[in-house]
Order: sequence, then structure tokens, then C-alpha cells
Amino acid sequence: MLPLDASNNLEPILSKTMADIVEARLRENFRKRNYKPGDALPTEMEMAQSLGVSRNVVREALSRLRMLGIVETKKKRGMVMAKPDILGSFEKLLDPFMIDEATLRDIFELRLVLEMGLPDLLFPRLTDEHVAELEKIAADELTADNFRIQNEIAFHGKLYEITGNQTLKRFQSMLLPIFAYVVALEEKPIRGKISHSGLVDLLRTGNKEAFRQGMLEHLRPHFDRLQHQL
Amino acid sequence: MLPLDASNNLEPILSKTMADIVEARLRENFRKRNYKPGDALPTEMEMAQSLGVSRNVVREALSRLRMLGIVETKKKRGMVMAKPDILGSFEKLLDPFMIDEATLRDIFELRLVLEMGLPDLLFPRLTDEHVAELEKIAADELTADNFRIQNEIAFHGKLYEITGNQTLKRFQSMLLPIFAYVVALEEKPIRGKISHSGLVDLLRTGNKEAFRQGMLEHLRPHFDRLQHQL
DNA sequence: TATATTTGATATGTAGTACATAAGTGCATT
DNA sequence: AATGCACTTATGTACTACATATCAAATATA
Repeated sequence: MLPLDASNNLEPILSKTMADIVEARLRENFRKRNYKPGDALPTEMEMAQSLGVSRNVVREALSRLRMLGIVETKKKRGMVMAKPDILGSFEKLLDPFMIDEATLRDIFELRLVLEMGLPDLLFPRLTDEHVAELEKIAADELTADNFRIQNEIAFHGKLYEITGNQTLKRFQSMLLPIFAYVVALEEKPIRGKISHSGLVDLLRTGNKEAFRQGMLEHLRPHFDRLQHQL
Repeated sequence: MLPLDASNNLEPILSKTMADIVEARLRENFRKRNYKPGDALPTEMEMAQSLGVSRNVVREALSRLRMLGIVETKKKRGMVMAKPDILGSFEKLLDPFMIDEATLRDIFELRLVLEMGLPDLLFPRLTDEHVAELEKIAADELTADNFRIQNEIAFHGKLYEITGNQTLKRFQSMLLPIFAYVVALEEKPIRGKISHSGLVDLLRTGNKEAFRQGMLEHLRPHFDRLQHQL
């Protein structure tokens, strides 16, 4: 009655638990049958019986899928597929506290790359209102140092927001703690030669590449740090 | 004996299960005590008793953390903290099959942004050997259409690889299926004016911005599609 | 007939017991 | 000291029991 399917190409012994196997089988099934959000699923007992395991094991597997938002359960109604909030789940993992330094640095670089590629999404969707909003934020740039980070976040966050790409915006928000963490690890905070106001001016010219170069200057201190690590 | 901590700012009623609560409490504890990989954890029974819940509930919560690679368990040795493989877990979520179209499109754009920001990581770390490897891949560009996608993947994948940023590289690999999926959704496959060979030539000049503009041309068909959706 | 109420059935959520299995620990024997 | 044995312990799995929420059908009511 072992559900260990014969397709089990003998990989490194790694002892999978039943819950692991059931989880995989369920995912596999969902995909094969092309379940869509809202579709009803069998009951826990039915799954347990058809897989030949205890309800306990099935519940452990379902608990995982539930956490990821892949399925939802109501008391009597049974289970239904749900549309998982990918980024929400991803957020649970992006805790600087449990990421090794090498990966933190990688993510730091990833953010820089995003920032440099952003203009190509930004400019096609930029309006005068957007520029006005950015200008307002940039005007607060020179207040007390306590709020400097806040202001950084507000300004760059706004840039992502303007792209209209919700996923990108949320992704950036999630990277913020990591960015802050890595920056805090390093020594003195240096400002780039180009300020937020300078960036707004470049935006207003409508010259995408000029803006990109401005952004590069704005981020220069961070890029310079990277060089030292090579 | 309700473990519902008072810090529970009253959010929408959302009925959390005990497993949800225990999971949150455990994470909270791990962070508070600054557990590091390898540190030993209490036994399931101890957790259950100290939290006032059944071992079943604790196991469901631990099962989730285990899936994410946050903890590891051995038969008698008890549990220890582990270093989670963020991207590995993220991969489980990035299945085009269960992501809604809006998000798919967002991710598609995200990839384009990455590609356009890449030069700033690429050039500082580029060597002659890298260029040679890219050239070799580009040479295969014009073979049968069956392999065109393969070749695309190989070339762009190589670019990410050259950055030396493992996380970025893996992230890009994970986005590939989504990219392919979205492209397949759209109509005719059009090639940009600039081929891979053209990009290699630009690389060789050492002119970062020229290369970036080349990349923009290479990706032009994709960017154009975006415009239509605005 | 249509609406409201009650009742019953059902699936999930939680608790608890039991036992198999793996893996340390320490004792005993050589 | 090294090997082998029994003992202990924590996880993995199975099973039972019951609370709770909710759907559905039957009943009562206007």
C-alpha cells in the first residue's frame, strides 16, 4: 500500500516523509487536472483513503498548501482551490534575519539592477501628475537625517508605483528591509551627486537615458561598494 | 489558555487556526531569540505543552516551516534551525498554472526591467572568456526554429551568469517558464532588429550604454506589446 | 406559495493515544 | 580501547473521538 511510486529514480537517499510525498502528489494532481480557483476538492478523508495514508499526513500536506494560499478551507464546505498571493508568501521568506550574507548582497544588487532598468517601464507611463507628486516628495529631501531613509523609500517607492506594475511595486517593498539592512552593515552613508530633485528635473526633460544616467549617479555610492567586493 | 496574544491588532476577523497561530509564534520566537542555523530547538511535545495545544497542531506548524527549509528534523536528534533556500521555496509558487494573468504580465515586465538594468552589473565583471562564450552561443542563433527558444535561454542565461550573482541567475531561471508562457499567449514571434551576435559585438566595444540600447532593440517586440496594453 | 425556522448531516479543527523507527547513550564483553 | 548490545528518546504515522461551523433538507409559519 506504499504510495511510493516506482518512478522514484534513486536520488540521494533523502528520506522524504509521507507529508512531503502527499504534498507533491497533490500539487501534481492539481496541475494535471487543471484545477482553477474556486474548484472544489475532495475531502481530507477521501484524499487519505485514495492515497493510503492517515488523515494526519494529508492534513500536514494541506496545511502547507493552505499557508501558501493554494487552497482554502471552510468548515463544512470542504476545500477549494484559491489563487495564491505569490508575493505574500515570498515575503515570509525574505527576512534578513534568516538569510545568509552572500544572498543578502545578491539581493542588494538585484535591487540596483531593477532601479537601473526601471526607466523603460517608467517613461511610457509617466504623467504630469506623477512628476508633481515626485517633486513634492523630493522637496522634503533635505529635512532631518532621521527622516532621510523614509524619504528615500517614499521617492523610490513612488517611481515603482508609477510603472503601474503592482507586482513590481510590492516586490520592491519587500526588498526594502534587506536594502536597509545591507546599507546599515556598511560604513558611512554617502549621498550620490544627484539628488531626488535632480532626478525629477531629468524626468521632466523626457530624456529617458539622461534620467537613467542620473539614477546611476544617484546610486553611485552603492555601486562603488560593489566594486570593492570583487 | 488561549495563545491568542494581546498584540493581536484587530484585523479583519479572518479565523486563524491554531496551526496559523503556532506558526506565527514559532517564527516570532526564532527571531526574538536570534536562533541561527544549527541551533537546537525544543521537542514537539515541549512546544505543544508550552503553547497549550496538541502535538498535532504543533506538527502542522512545523511541517510548514520544514517545507520552507526554516527548520530540519532528524528522528531522535530533535529539530534544528536550517538556512532556508529562499529561491527554492519561491520556485514552488512560481507556477504559471496557478498565477493570474495580470500577475503573469507583471512578472513579464519585471523580467524586461531586469534585462535593461543588467549592464550595470555585467560590465564590471565581464572578461574576454565571457565574451567568447557568448559568441559561441550566439553562433548557434540561426539554427532551426525548434531550438530558437533554447538558444534564447542559453544566451540570456549566460548574461546573468556572468554577473556572478547566483541569486539573480536563479531568479531569472525561475522567471523563464513564465516568460515563455506569456510569449506563447501572444501572437506571432517577431525578432528584434538586433540579434545576439549584434549584442556580442556591442559588448566587445566596452560601451555599456550602447549595449543597453542594443538590448532594448533586441527586446523591442516585447516592449511594443506592452504599449498596446496601456 | 413563499418565507422563516429547525433539524440533521457533514467536513474541518483539535485533542489524545498508541506504536514503529531511527538515532543517540551507556554498559558490558572481549 | 574497540565492538556490540540493550535502553532511551524524539520524530513519523495511524487511529479514535469530539467540537464546531455550515450546508441542506424538512418543517413550521405567514
